[in-house]
Amino acid sequence: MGGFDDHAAFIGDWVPLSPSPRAFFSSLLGDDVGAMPVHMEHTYESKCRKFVFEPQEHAVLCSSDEKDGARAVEADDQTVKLSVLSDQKMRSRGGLVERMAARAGFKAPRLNTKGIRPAGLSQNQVRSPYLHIPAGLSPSILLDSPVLIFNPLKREVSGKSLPTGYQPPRVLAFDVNPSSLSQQFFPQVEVSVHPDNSLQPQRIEAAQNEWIRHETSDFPMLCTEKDVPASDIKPEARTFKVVGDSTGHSPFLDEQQNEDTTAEDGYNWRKYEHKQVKGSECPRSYYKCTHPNCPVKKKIERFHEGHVMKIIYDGAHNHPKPLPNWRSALGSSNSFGDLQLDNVDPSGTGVNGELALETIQQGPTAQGLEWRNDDLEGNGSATLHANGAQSGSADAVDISSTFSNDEDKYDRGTYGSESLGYDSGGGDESESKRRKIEPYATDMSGTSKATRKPRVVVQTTSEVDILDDGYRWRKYGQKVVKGNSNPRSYYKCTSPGCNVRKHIERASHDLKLVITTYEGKHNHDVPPARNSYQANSEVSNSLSNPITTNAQSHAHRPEPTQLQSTTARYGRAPSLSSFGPTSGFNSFGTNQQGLAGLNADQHKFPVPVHPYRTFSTCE
DNA sequence: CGTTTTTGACCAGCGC
DNA sequence: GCGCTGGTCAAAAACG
Repeated sequence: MGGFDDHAAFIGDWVPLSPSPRAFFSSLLGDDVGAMPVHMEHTYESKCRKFVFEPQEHAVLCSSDEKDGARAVEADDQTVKLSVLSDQKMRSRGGLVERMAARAGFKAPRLNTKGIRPAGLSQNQVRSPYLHIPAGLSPSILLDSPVLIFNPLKREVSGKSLPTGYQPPRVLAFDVNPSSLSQQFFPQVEVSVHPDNSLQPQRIEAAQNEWIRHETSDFPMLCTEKDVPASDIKPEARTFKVVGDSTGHSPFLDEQQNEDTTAEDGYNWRKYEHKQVKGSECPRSYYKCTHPNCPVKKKIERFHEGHVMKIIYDGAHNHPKPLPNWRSALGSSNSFGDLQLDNVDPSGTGVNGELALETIQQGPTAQGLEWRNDDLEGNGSATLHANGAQSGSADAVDISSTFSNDEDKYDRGTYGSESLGYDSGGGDESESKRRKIEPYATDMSGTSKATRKPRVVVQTTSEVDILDDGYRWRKYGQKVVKGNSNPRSYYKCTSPGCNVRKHIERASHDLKLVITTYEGKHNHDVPPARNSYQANSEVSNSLSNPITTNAQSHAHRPEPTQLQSTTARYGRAPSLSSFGPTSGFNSFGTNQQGLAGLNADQHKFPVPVHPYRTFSTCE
C-alpha cells in the first residue's frame, strides 16, 4: 500500500518538555515547517514499520512516505495519527483492570509496571531527537485538529512524585499499516470465557416444550409470568414466557439459525440495526416492517449461534401480510402470529435448569413474541474478543506506520480492529459515515472543496481513559464498533457553536491502549476550569505565551491525591472529557493549557527553540 | 435541580 | 433492495 511507513519522526525527550499539544506541535512544527527542508532519519529499523515500545521514552511521529511525497498532501485530507503511549498508575473505579475483569468475566491481573522505568527522567534514553517529516507534508496539518500530548516530565506534582510506576506517556504519531499489523502482530484471537456453567446456546424444541397458551390477548402467548409480575405488564408491553426444556431443540427457534427470521411472522422486515445491548448476552437486531407507512418494528435477540432468545414486537401492522409463502420459508406452520403451542413441559429442565422464554409485545396489538432465556441472564458467561496475539503487548507493539490522506488507510489505522484485519473485511465503513460530515467539515476547514474534518488520533496506554485536553465535552453516545469489544464513546465539545467531536475507545488488541480521535477544530479558546483559578490563569498565560507557560505548568500541578480524587469523583469509568472542565488538570498532571489542544486561532506559533529538536531528512 | 452520563433506538451511506 | 455499520439522537438515570 502506498503507506507512509518509510519514515518516522522521533520526538525524543523534548516531547515531555512540551506540555501541550498546541505547544507541542507549534514548537515542533510551526506553520512554516512544511516548507522547510526536512531531514529524514531512519532510526528504527530504518522504517517506521516496527516500533517496539520499550520502557525507554520514545516519541515517534510517523509521517508520509517519501514515495508519496509528490502527492499533494493537504491538511484536510490528512489523517494524523498520534499515539501518546504511557503507562499510568491511575486509580479509578473505572479503571482498565476493572473493566477488563468485567468484560472478561474474571479478575484480570493488574498490570505490573514496576519494571517499567518512568520515562522522562533519563535523557540518555533519547532514541532520537529527530523529527521525521516527509517531503511534501506540511506538518502544520497537525495543527488542524486538537491533539493530546502529555508531558512525561511532569512527574512531579507540587514537589511530589507521581504514583510509583507512573510512566509518562510517550508520544507516538503513526498511521498503522494494517497489513503488517494483522499479519505479524495482531492475529485475531477470540476467547470465550465460561466461568461457571458454560453458557451453551440453549436450544428450544417446541416438540418437547409444553406451550402454555395464555388467553389474555388476541394472539397466542407463551407464558408464565414468573419473571414479569403482572403489575409490570403493560398493555403495550405484555410479557409472556415459555417454559421448556433447554436441552431441546425447537425447529421453530432453530430456524433462526439461518439468520432469516424476518419473514417468520408473515411480514417483510428490513433489518436496520444490530447491536449488543446491555444486560444481554445476545446481540439485538432491529427490524422495520418494509410495508410503506407501516410503523411496526421488532427486535430480535439471538445467540451468536443464531438461536433466537427474544423477540419484541412494537406496533401494529396497518396492512395484511404481504406474502403467502412465508410459511414455507419458515418450514413449518408456526409463526408468531398463529403459533401452535403444544406439548409444553412446564417443568422442563435443562442444563441450567428451567429455560424460560419470554414474549413481549409492545404496542397496541401483539403479533409477536418475545423470547428470553432467563436462565442465561446474569450467567456470567462472557465472550472476550481479544484481538491480539499477546496481551499486554504494549511493551512490544510492532506497528508499521503510514501517513496518508487516504481515508481507507486512516480508518484502518484508526479503527484498529478493521485495520488489523480482525474482521471480515467489511471494508471501510467509516468512510461512508464520514461523508456525512463533509458538509460541515468543509465549513470548518474553510476550504471550498469538499473535505472531511481533519482528524487526529491520539493513543495512550493507560488504565484509565482520562485524557484531558482542556476542552469541555459532553458525551453523546457510546457504541461497540466492529472488531472491538471495547465500546467507543462519543463526545461533543460543549462550547456553543463548536462542532468539534471526539471519540474514545480502547484498542481491541491492547486494552491498555486508549485511542482518542478528534474531529474538527475548536473555534474558541480553552474554557476556564470551573474549579481551578490556577488553571484559569494558566490558560490565559498559555495563550499569551505558550512557551513560558511550560515552566508554569510545572509549578502548578495537582498533587497525585488531587488527581485521584478527581478521578474518583466519577463513579464510573472516567472519560477524557471528565477531567478538563472539572479539575483543570488532566490525569497526567498537565494543566489545562497544557492540553488545551489546537484551536482555530492557535496553530501558528513561531518554531520555538528546543534543545532537543532538530530536523533531519530521510533519504 | 441543573448537568452529565447512559443506553436503547434511529439514521444514513455504502457494498453486496 | 437489504444488511451492515459508524454515527447520532434523546429519554431516562445518575450525579453533585
